[in-house]
Amino acid sequence: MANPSSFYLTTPIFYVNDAPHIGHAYTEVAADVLARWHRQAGDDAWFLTGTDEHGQKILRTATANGVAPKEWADRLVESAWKPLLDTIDISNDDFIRTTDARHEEGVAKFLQKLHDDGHVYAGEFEALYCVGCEEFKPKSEIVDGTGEFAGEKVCAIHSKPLELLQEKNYFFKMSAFQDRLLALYEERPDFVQPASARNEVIAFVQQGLEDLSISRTSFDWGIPIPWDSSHVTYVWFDALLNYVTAIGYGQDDAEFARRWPANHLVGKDILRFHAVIWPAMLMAAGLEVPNHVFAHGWLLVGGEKMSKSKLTGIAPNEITDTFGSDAFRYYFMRAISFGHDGSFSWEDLSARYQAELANGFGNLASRVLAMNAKYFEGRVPETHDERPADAAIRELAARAAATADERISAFAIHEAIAAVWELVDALNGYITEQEPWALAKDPEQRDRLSTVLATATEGLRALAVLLSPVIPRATAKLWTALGAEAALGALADQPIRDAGSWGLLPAGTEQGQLAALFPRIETDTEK
RNA sequence: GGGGCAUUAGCUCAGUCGGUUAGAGCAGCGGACUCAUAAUCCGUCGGUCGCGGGUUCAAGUCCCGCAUGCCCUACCA
Repeated sequence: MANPSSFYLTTPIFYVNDAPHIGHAYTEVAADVLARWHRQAGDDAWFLTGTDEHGQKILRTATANGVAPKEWADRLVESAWKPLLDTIDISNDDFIRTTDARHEEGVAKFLQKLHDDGHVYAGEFEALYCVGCEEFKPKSEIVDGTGEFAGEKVCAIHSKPLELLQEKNYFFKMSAFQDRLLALYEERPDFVQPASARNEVIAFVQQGLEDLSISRTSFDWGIPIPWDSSHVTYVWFDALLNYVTAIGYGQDDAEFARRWPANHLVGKDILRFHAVIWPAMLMAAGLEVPNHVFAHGWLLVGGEKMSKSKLTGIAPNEITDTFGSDAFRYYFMRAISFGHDGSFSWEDLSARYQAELANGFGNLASRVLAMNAKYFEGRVPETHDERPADAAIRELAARAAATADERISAFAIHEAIAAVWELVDALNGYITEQEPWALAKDPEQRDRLSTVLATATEGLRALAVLLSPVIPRATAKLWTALGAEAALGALADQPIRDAGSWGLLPAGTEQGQLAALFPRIETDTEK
């Protein structure tokens, strides 16, 4: 059993041949927010991401570019994928590549165990083969022929008839796990989330599972089957195992015991691999199944799933260059109900940036720090008698922190942010109602002025901590300007479950200047 | 063919176990205020809950049918 406070989170590994777009970045940001939150909550968090580098397509593009497949993958990892993580400030603890020795060795051990325990057998794989493509075609690339080939199945690329060929393959007896999988979904309703995803998975498994072909002989860019080196491992079987090989499966039992089982964040398109095949593999190997498999939705652009071919694919740096990484992170986490599809538009991004980040949060920080500077020589004011309006802010902060923590644990990132944002809005309202600028004109009201600004400052301190997993750059700047860095230590070390406690930032703490956290962006942002 | 999800205000979305007058943000309109990034705050306008049936004292919510869109149906976040 893993340590009860262990929180091991994974993303799908990037297929290196893809071009990074905001969909990849979306998954990473969601995982990163969860990981940062759990880290600051004191959990034993571990956040893994990486790349999937085997398979025929990669071999082919590498060959076309005149390099060995490993060299091709190296290039893409360094030029595309690691830079993507930097662009959006991803704080992953590890980065696994399916070409890492630790992975290849772990896959071999896992396969050997399944083979030794009788879960694998040699069989005949029969499928439609395209001579033009020189490969077996998945159903998605098979279409009905027209004209002279009417009535036949043809290749979607070559429009030529396919041949029914057989290949010797090794098979995993996945069908044997059908009942155990159904029992799992029944006993642990939150194993697959959200509920819509669970429904699909259950319906699929109830239709009956086939055994899974797990080896190929038609190309050699993959992990050799340990007992038969003429076969390489099927790429999905290989790829899924990254989640265990990265934490010491078969190599470091203590580390593995500390981390496993995982929480998997996946796109809904690859839900089946994670919610059906993967738990079946783990059951066969005698390992625990994951804690949760959470499927998020798609980003829709103009009502359609984005894609390169429809020219709706957007590179993350197109957004971050103008709005910054914090705005990217905030926008996708706040505007989209996590687990559902969500619409992206430049207009909506721009509007939320302006209304919520610049006018809401950024301006709140500016006005409070400006008044502390103006009326209290740039120091945190003292709290005197607390009035109901002040108590309401203090209570809201505690409630927002508790709600957000609970919502994060349920993967409802958007709801967690909404709960915290209530404090942003309440503080803006509080300041307007209390009119500290009017209090400042009356020396008799000095204590009241001090209390109001102390309350607002403490609210900013709570916001900086609660929002740091989402907008780490802006909150770090605010943290420094508040003087909290010197008084309380690094922002990333602040316990997030105590963020709603009150009076943490000592009166008298010296504060600094704060440049606009989210500067206004002039109007040519519409694209 | 089989299956999942969605359809609620101009836009993006909430709406729990069926229960009072269907909510929020943005946009629009009117006002207040000046500490602040022309910002903030208050008020206000705005809905045939996709369509048609049914169950019920009561339906956005449950059931049946239909329409439209997205997705899965064994290698794209």
